[in-house]
Amino acid sequence: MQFSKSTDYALHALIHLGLSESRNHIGIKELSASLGVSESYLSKIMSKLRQDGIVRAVPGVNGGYELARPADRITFLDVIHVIEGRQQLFECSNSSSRQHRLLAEGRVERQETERWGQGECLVEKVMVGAERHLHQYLREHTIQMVLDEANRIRSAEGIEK
Amino acid sequence: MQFSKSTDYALHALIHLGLSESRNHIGIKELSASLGVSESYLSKIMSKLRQDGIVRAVPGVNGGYELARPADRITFLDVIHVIEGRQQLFECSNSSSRQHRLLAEGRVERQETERWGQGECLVEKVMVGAERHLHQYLREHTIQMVLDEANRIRSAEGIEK
DNA sequence: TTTATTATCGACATTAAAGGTCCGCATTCA
DNA sequence: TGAATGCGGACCTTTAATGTCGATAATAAA
Ligand code: SF4
Ligand code: SF4
Repeated sequence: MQFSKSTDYALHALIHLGLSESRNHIGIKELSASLGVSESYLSKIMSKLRQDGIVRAVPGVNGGYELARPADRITFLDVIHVIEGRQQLFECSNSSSRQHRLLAEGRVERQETERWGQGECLVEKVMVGAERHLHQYLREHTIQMVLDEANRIRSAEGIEK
Repeated sequence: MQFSKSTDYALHALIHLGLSESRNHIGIKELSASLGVSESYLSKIMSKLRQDGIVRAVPGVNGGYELARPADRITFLDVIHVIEGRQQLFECSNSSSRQHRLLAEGRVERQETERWGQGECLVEKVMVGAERHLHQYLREHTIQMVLDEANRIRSAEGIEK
């Protein structure tokens, strides 16, 4: 139960783009050098981000990537959804077991088939709740927040010197 | 980013034990039949649960498993920690990258090495927060809650007939 | 004490997913 | 046009989850 490295890479790539807003396009070369990841692999991740409308890409000389929308409208949840997919935190794998019948059979016979059949069982109810909490938190945190923090540190550095 | 099947099995095994509190010991045979999982595999999971003090096991004739403490003191988080391990939701994999130096170098030079070096960076700060929320929720939900719900359904069934 | 029963543990096999590489193709723009 | 750049499919490697087998140890009942 851990986020993949790809998510790590994606977040850092977006942060890099965010910190380089002045220059218009950042090539995969610069990104991969900055993150320490191979160009081939990182480009796959960037492609996903592009397909989901998080970044824009332009090929050709002086091409590269840029954020497709302001950093304060790119949430951590957005990024995670793109990379990790939208699979549920918990997915029952034995809904045909003897035990399931014990726990769930009752309702099925009483017109609650729809709500129950859709995956609202005793265990999943807890897990879906957990997922909702997690997603809520991740939705409230954007790339911009990291950029602000980074800039704050940067300028503090500048003054000090 | 999903809980493993083992977690699923563990939760259901515990629920089965909880619903069978009257009888003292439940063998791996009954459990595996109820869940539809092989005895070999399930027994490994049960061993983990035993090592972490969630269940007790006694070998020999009429042996088997039982909950090591009341079901209302076994939280979902307990179970998940046993099965999934205690690895963080997010673990930075490129803390030696050029970008990291950009984002984090400043602080290291100002006696904040300890807090920072321990893994409190801009990105992780968000992720650790997310993890805390998730864990908080899972800590508040116990096996007993599922048992109660199941018993409520059961008795409603009984009255109906 | 003997014996049948049961959990335990290590070794191994299988499968699925993540991580990573390569190369030909399409697109842009100087 | 042609050099630079991103795109995407095929493929390989590594890692983790899942699953099986068999030998061993512990227990309680007879
Ligand atoms: S009760 Fe829920 S989690 Fe358990 S077997 Fe049924 S559907 Fe799956
Ligand atoms: S800023 Fe944090 S997440 Fe990013 S490279 Fe440094 S330690 Fe890792």
